[in-house]
Amino acid sequence: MSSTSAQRPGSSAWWANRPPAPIARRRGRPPLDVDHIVTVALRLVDDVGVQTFSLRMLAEALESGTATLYRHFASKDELMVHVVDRVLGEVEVCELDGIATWQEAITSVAEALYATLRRHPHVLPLLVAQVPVGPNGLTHRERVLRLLLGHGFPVDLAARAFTAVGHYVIGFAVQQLGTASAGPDAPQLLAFYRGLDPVAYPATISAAEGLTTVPFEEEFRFGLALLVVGLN
Amino acid sequence: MSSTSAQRPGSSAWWANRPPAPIARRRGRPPLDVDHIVTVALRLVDDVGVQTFSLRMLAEALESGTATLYRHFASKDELMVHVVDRVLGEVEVCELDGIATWQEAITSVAEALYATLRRHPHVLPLLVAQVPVGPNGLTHRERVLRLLLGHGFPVDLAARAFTAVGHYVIGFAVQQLGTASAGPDAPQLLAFYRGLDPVAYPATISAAEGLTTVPFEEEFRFGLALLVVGLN
DNA sequence: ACCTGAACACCGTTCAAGT
DNA sequence: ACCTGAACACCGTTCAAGT
Repeated sequence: MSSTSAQRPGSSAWWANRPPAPIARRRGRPPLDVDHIVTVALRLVDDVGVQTFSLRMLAEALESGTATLYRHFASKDELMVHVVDRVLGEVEVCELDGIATWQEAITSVAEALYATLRRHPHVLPLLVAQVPVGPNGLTHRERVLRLLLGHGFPVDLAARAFTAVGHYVIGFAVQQLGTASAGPDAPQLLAFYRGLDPVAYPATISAAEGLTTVPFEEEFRFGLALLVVGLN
Repeated sequence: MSSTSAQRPGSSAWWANRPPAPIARRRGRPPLDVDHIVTVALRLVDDVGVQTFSLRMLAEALESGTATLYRHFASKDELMVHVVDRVLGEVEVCELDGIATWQEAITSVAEALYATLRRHPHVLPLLVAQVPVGPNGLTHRERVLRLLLGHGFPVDLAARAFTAVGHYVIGFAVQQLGTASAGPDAPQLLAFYRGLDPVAYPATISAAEGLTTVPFEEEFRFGLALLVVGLN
């Protein structure tokens, strides 16, 4: 019915429907399929992080070789697009129609997305560099836009609101949670701020605690509430 | 006076003041120093992107070898921290005291930061994964916090507001601009949305234009205004 | 016809050997 | 004492050779 070719735009990096699943003939071992590869890849990324994850590591976990992976994915980037969409598929979608106001509904969706991202902090660096156009990303986008349009938002305003809130959630999450493994932790950063030259950095020192020790969820909700209130 | 050791916290990845500049003896060639290395590194990252940039490429541009770079930086990550801080040093700081309201002042600072990030889209992926604690990052933070405290914000609220706005600017920029080189461009994405199944994705299709063709600056300002209005 | 070992052209990092 | 060529242990990707 709908133009299928438009769903597979030029670059295979967006969302490529690969050709028919290859005949698996791996003696004794479970057959490789895209779902299983993505499952294991996500688990590895969650465990060791994007930096350490490699196709060799993935191939070993699958008892296969790196060349075999290229029969299912055109590149590592394309595999990562699938991993991101798998994570987006974990967002718990509650029934939006049953929620009184659109403010509550959009807040609920944003917090559900945030909660999922918190469970996969190592995936966040992958999410910021792409517009998620996998099936789950599309579904999420459609649901939120439908909600806003259904409450009388003009299309332009709905699109802008979706972009603002969506970028806020993902951008905030990657900056707040993406540093979890790499950079300094909160106590170290607090000590760093407190040890600064009090003549040059009095404001930073006085605000040091608020900059470092606010619970993640509360810090996130503060800015989200500002956005939602502003949309009124 | 102030505790210098606290300004060089444990991990050298934050902001390491390297030992005295090494004696340069590179026959005929200009001496290597940190400033020059960072200048050339930034130019290369701007030109070819983070993915393509490599220490070998940098060493060649400096007419040196990769091993020599390690006499100035402990790792590639540490070099990148300097590159990020160099970019933050380009933010044009206007006189905040002369601005009527704190709303105008914080909007002005956020837009100055955004304008700088637009000139260095390839640096953005480096910025999201670290809390910027280089000299320029510290100065920026101090200026904004001082502004808010000076207008009577309680320290906790000032810290939360700084985090919300700062994360919004950087998070938005990386998602809006960081895909410039990699992913699909706006016309491609528009065509993709329009080609979706109209039964499954009616809201996305109707909002397709607003999701893809809003000018960057306007899209950014929309969400920023929501945040600032909400802070009232 | 399908799979994959082995190679290719890289990478960040290190250190023994040079000057 | 300072510098760096060359190596080390990787990486993503490819393809000719296997089954």
